[in-house]
Amino acid sequence: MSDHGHRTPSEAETPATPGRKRSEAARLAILAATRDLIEEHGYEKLSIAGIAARAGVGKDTIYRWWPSKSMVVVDAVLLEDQPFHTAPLARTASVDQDVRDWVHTVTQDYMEPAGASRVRALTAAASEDPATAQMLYGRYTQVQRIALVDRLREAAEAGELRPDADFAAVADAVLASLLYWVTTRRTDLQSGSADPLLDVLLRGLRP
Amino acid sequence: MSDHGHRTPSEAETPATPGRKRSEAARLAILAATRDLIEEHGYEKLSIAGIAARAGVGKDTIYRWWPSKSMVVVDAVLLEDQPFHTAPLARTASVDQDVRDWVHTVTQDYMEPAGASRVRALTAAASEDPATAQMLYGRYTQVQRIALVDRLREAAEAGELRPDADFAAVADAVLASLLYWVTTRRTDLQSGSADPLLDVLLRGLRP
Amino acid sequence: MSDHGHRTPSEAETPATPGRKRSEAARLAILAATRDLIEEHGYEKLSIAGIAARAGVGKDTIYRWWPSKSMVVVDAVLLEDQPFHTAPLARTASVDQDVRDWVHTVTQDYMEPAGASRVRALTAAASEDPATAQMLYGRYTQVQRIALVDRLREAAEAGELRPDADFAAVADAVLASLLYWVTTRRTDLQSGSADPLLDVLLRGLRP
Amino acid sequence: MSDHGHRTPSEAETPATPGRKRSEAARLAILAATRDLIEEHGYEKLSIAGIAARAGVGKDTIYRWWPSKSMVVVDAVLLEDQPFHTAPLARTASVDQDVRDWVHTVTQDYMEPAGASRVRALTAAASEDPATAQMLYGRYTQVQRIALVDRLREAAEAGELRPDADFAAVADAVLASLLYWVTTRRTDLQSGSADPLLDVLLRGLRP
DNA sequence: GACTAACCGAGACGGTACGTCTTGTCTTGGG
DNA sequence: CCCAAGACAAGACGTACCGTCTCGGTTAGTC
Repeated sequence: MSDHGHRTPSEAETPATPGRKRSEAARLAILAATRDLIEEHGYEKLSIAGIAARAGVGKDTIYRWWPSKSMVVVDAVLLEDQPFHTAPLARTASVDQDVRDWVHTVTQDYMEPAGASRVRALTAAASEDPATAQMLYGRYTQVQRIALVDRLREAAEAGELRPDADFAAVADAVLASLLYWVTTRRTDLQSGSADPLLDVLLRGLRP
Repeated sequence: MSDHGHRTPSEAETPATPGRKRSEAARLAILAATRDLIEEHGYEKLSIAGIAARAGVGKDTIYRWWPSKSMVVVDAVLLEDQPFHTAPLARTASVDQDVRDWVHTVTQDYMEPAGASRVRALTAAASEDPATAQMLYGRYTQVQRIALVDRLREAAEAGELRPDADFAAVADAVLASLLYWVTTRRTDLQSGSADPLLDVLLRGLRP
Repeated sequence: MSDHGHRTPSEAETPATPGRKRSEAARLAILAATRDLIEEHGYEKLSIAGIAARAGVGKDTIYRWWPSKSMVVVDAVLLEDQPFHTAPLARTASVDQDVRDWVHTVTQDYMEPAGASRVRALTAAASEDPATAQMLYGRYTQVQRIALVDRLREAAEAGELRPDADFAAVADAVLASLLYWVTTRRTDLQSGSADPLLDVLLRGLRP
Repeated sequence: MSDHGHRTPSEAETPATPGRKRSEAARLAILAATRDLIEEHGYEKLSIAGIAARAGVGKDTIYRWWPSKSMVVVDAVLLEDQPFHTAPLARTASVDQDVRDWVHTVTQDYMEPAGASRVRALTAAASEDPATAQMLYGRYTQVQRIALVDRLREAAEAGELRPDADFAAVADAVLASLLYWVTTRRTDLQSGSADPLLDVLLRGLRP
């Protein structure tokens, strides 16, 4: 929805700012160029100079609004329309089915080449500096984690699952497994790849 | 035990190789310098030129034997005496206890600063190119995975666990969770951090 | 007077050139550093990296504006205030005396250590690639050659010299002899060293 | 006839030299490879490593017998069967004709591509270090100079030329002009190119 | 309607690291 | 002792980016 920038926008209290406004066209061109270059050549060959050239933009316009290449990548990937599935889980009668359905959807995101290269780009960006990692996990992974934990906790309250289990650890295990499979380039990833793990976890969560 | 090099020596059949032999001293100096620099400044600031200078070695001597910086890092970390715990699990009466003990040991590896920075270096190296990832997961993660899977499978054969569970998926979930916690710099990692997850998994594996 | 660069600026018609202007300070620092290093260590030990370090300049700034080390040297030497004597010959009554005086001056340029090392640097640079040689002989040797030929031709028109002689060949013989003596490091060069040759040549030119 | 080497061979008095004798095959292969590479790629792209590879010889075998690349080049060029014309001048009745004929022959050496590239290689080698220059001019240029000077002096003794002229300066002027034309890559060099200069010089030498 | 500040494109700047090449030395094993 | 092979330390090569810094030129407000 909103990118962050390192110039604190301070939202609604700017008293009087003369001067030209930030160019929305430039911002969008930069993010689009970044996405294109990631898909074409991968994160490792990405350079600020390359993004600027592709976007038809000066390098300073990037440096003015983002503190590092990895932050540009975070914005570029996460500000896409539907980069990854972050919706809450369904609430049908069966927690088992809701969890499986949701994990299938997330897995499918990671299966298609574009999704996989996006995940790998984010992983590489996060491994470059802690600040990016913080930003990334706060804005994406954490959202998924909470979606999953919330549904499990609801089920526990409804008596479907043991109430004393550590749902956060379970959610981490599921999401970490998917990330692990994608980053190690396991090629046989399918929408049901996490099912055997879910079998064990859900059985272990039963009262 | 043995590093790989990209010049395949074709093992035992080279009849007569003229020329000066590879300098063991140089090889060790390079690996030691790499380890030192990773601990001092992190993987991101590592450079071939820096390694060469620190090791008192020409750059060509590195390029002659390793195809990329990431491969040097893999060798440097994994050829240490005891970089990480890769021993098989104990075989006491209780599979639960054996698994917990082993995971505690691995977790402790990742807890100390040196271990954490090694893991992060390996992760960053692996995310740079697929070949390194292949090498890394073949020589390290795979070893741990097999150690864990073997113990679980034995327990299943002994009737302690359900025989139809996917032990590989379970092992991946444990190891991936640890990696995830380390790379996201979760600071509160403790030797028992994986216990809540193990509770659920082991309960789910019971017959 | 003006250095050349390999980016043809197309002189006076560039309508609008965006971007930061070329730094005159950097240009001068590079040329000064080049001159200093030639005098200190000779042309053979000259390196682009060394010039850049001495001038406090990035290597790219050199590569951006000059195509090769030898071209830098040509500019560095020839853009000095008074690198060598290139003025026209005097026009007194006696062509003999005018030629002798002028040759004495040129010889003196080559006698002092700085002049000799400059000549040797130019010679070495010219022997490295044809383009540099072309540039060098067009901008320096040719100027001297014309100065000498012009005076001889005037004398011929005044009836002092045979009109059918090849003055260019005579000028070449004088200048080539001087270059030859300098580059072969004949140590006994004196301002009158060319006089015996001039005796023969001028006598041969008389009507 | 004999190359020089930097290990003084001390000729006939070696009391008892154990060990393998110097390989004549290696020496010839090195010189031939050097000549080939000069003709193919020019002096500037010549490297010791390249010569060794082409000659099927170890680099040390070159370093053991020659102190520098330029010395190898001097030997390689000058030890050819007929690299350049160094014979004495003819002694017919006319010194004019003898000089012209001899200069024509020398000029023709320099006209053919192989000869020109040899001259340029020698010039470049000589400009690299004084020792090579010394060696080169002692073994080649000096020979030609003396040949020319001797014929002129004989003519002076026979009363054909002024006895008080500086024949050495005249010889230098002729040879230096030729070198100058070749190294500046004057393309229109012909066997009679020096004739206009000789006209003036010989007229100036007449009693 | 001019001022004026901030933004924009372009691109030069001082640097750092890259991966390759060459130099001259050293080591190995065979002749 | 010589030789072919080739590893070694050193360091220059020319390229690619980094993040910073001018340049004009272009928008917006505010006087």
